[in-house]
Amino acid sequence: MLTERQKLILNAIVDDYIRSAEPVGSRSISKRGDVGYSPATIRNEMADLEELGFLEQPHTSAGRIPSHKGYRYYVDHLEPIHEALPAELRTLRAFFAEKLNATEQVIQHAAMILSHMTNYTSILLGPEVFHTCLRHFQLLPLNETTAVAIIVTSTGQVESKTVAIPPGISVSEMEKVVNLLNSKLVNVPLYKLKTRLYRELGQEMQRHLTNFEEIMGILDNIFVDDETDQRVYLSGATNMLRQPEFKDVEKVKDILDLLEETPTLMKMMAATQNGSGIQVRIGTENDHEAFANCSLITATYSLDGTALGTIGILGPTRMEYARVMNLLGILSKDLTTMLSKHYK
Amino acid sequence: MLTERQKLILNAIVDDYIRSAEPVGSRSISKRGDVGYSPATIRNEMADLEELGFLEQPHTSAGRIPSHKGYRYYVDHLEPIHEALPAELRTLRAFFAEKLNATEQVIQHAAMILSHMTNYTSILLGPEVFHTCLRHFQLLPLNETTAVAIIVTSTGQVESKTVAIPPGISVSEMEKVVNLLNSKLVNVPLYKLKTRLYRELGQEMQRHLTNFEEIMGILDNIFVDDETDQRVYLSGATNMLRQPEFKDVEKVKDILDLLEETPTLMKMMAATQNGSGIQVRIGTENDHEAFANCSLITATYSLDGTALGTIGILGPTRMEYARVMNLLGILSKDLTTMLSKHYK
DNA sequence: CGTTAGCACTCGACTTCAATGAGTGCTAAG
DNA sequence: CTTAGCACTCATTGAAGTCGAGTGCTAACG
Repeated sequence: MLTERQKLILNAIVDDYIRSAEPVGSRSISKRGDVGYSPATIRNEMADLEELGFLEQPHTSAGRIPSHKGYRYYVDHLEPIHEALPAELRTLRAFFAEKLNATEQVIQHAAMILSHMTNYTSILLGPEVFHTCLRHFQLLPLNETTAVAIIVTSTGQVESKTVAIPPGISVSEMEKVVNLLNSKLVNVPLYKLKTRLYRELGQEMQRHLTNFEEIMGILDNIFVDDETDQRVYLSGATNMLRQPEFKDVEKVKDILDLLEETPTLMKMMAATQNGSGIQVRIGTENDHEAFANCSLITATYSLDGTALGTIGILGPTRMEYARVMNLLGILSKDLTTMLSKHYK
Repeated sequence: MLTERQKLILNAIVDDYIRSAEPVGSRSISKRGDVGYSPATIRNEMADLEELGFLEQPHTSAGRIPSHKGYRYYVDHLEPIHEALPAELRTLRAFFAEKLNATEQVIQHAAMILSHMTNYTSILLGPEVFHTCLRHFQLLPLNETTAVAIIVTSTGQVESKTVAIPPGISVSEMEKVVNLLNSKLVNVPLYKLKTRLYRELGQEMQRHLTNFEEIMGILDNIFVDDETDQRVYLSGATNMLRQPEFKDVEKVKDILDLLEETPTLMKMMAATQNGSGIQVRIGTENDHEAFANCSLITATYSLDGTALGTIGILGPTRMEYARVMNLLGILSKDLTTMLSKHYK
């Protein structure tokens, strides 16, 4: 579709623009070592590329900037880098060398590292509860009327919830329930817990328990699949302010607002989990008005072949695609291997 | 120190400035109903107030704005509002009517409500672990080499940590330890756990256990008082961008950067816990350069008389002090009563 | 003597205008 | 097909000028 020369020039323009954040002119392209043509020739090609929709002109006598289509082409034809820059690789690996505690902390830490390394905003969607199983269930009384329910998952995540205990339910009865659940529901995926509870345990429980209805009410409350089971970690949101395209407060406000809205963010990140590998969404490809001038690059990490979560980097459309994609690739692979090592 | 008329005028100026964010002139004060003097008279008083350090002039021919000293005077002489605006009160109370789950969620939710109602940034310092006790301790094996340690506190908070189990430690041995800890350490304040562990349990454990050293290493790891035990919840950080004084990105960047730095934030909030009641720190009274143009209003909430955490609202020095202080007062009281009701 | 009207003065904000220069499109020569 | 040359466009910059809000001072008023 594009001639070799056009590809070369388009590439040079995107590269330059990513670095400078300013419209790039024919002269500056010509001066770069890698394009050996005169400004005039380049101007002609630029005019063609604009007509084809790969470039845009902010105003008549300015240089060109890549359009969304231009970025898309650039990204799709990026030759993958296989060796990471040693320095970057070292930073990234050093992070894994640290003693790791809970999965949650590792992920939170990863988000921070990423945002620091890239100077963009990093978004991490935590371990996906839908693919994890119940490992252990417990109910600890706090006082006469309340108790803490604790759910430990196969990935080592711990979810807890305070519940009210209706009067008239004895401790021994509660123990019976807990034992029953632990013997029957361990290794059941979390999202199936509720159905299994009703279908398979309902009858048995009804036989053994006097306060069946009340207890089911409590359990129902505990196993409600609230969205907070998936967590979103955000880091470096203010890096957005460092980008010259957002020097005007008005332009960032909407973006930062959206970033504070956890549910939206989760939906956005979850949407990327269908595909595999590294995905790039440029400008309006993100279905949010506020992100029209942003690009989101995501990668998924997994455990035993099932997707666990998503790592994402949000930056201006003028993003260092090559570098970020490379970084994300490494990190997601490392996370995957690390998690699988950790959980046998 | 100040005459009645000076107080009246100072009050009017601060009020006006809070509303408009623009230097206020003598004419506009004169036109308000409550100050029945001509612009000239007010000008004279303003000149005096400036000499006394309560007002400032951005430049010769502009109106006056309050200085830090001016704000301080205004805040200190604010007559407390006792009845909240019905609408605000309703919003606030509606939040408590919702079914509450874990303490953590309530607090997080409170932060959100506050930032929405005020259009400022709210900062909440979560339940202070130093004043809470151990209620239950548990260790759940995940696989051969790792286990999850779970600490339930007297306030119903659940802290969990994944730890590595050195080979050669038997399950029965671990059970022995857990039982010992639960019988001896329940109701010990968290911050004393480690000392008690060494001083009082050391000998006994050494007698009963074969792998004493390894097990102490694990426990040491679990009871490490990492700062994350206290959590900071932030909401509406981007509200800062809504303030006209921060229309220039450069001015907000430092503030938002600081807000992302959890440890600093914790230190700042923790520092307010010495005093009681509602505290106001104006401009440079916060010990951070970045907050020179901000004010922080804080209140503490408690359980059984001991401070549990702190609620704070961060805004520009030109803040709606009266309203925010009132709101914080109500919320901290409500949180206190709610928590004490919840945990008997 | 406190209060107020009047007036000259100050100074930032905004407007206008011309100069500048980066970059383009087109044409014609190599 | 490539490139040099040139006229043209247009955002940006800075200087000059205007406008107006607000002040400080002085003098008059009750």
